[in-house]
Amino acid sequence: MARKAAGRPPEETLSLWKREQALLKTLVVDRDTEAWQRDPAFSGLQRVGGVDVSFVKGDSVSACASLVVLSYPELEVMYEDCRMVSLTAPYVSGFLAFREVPFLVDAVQQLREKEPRLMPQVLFVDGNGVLHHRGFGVACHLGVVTDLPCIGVAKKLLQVDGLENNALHKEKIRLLKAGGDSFPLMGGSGTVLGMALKSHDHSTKPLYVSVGHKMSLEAAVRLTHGCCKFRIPEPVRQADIRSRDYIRRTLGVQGAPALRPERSKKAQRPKACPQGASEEPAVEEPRPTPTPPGGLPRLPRTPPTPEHARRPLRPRFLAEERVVGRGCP
DNA sequence: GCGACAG
DNA sequence: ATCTTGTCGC
Repeated sequence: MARKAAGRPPEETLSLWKREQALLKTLVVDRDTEAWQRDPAFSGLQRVGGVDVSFVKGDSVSACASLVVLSYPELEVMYEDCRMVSLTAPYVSGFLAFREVPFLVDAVQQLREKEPRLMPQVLFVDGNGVLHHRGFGVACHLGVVTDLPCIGVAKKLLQVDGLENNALHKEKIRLLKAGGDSFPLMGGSGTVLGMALKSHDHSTKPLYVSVGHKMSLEAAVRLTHGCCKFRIPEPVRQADIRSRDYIRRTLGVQGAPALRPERSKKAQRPKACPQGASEEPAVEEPRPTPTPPGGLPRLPRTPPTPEHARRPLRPRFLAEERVVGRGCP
């Protein structure tokens, strides 16, 4: 059953959390520590990981924590771990790690024990690294605790240390031309806290990349771009997709009508471009798996990380993360 | 009261 | 974070 959201923690708790962040922050390494990070083609990099936590709709406690490992540079999923968890801490901006990190560490630890050869060489984290109120976001936290290189990838600018999503910022975004273009995010102290990155040619909204651990910002940005089929880097995107699918197959579609009326599917032809030369993401599209006629299979409640989470689902919108800008001149 | 607010 | 999926513009 859906549990209620925990309120904001007392100031005393937040003080303890701040102290822990300050302590762990001294352990962050914000430069390249691995040979592949300095290689122009990332030679030697074979496995990239992504983590995510997805939530059950009307429930601020139940969630699915996922860890995926993809091959590099192919970006094919080699490993997937999804499990239902009960979150204890509420979401408080600046303290995301205290809500999510314990379960992600568990997942890494599981991998370490069961399939150590699949351990990713770098982890993409949904959220910020040093671009943070106190310079220690969730990507730093997970990095220090697991000792893995980590990259923080946020979808929105955390307006901190003088950074603002204002007209100037938006203009800089507008000036980004091609995928891979970026500009620095300079904090009030004169430090570069991260980079706004146009993750592919047709992306309107940038990614906000910052150092998590054991990696330079330059390498982090370059690798992030190298892992983007769509706006969101594939490791995080796959972790997100798979954890959400896991929830849907475990709990069913929340709030959907018992019987969804059949909608007409004819005349749903994707609009072809008059000139035929339609634009595709820099990398070829992943193929959607066909929908099984029966709909979504159900799983028993909270099975411990089984292989079940690989069944085909209803096709997703391939355009979901793509900017629907000018496809046809 | 007002604005901010990663996920 | 979560809901939902047609539709508008190039």
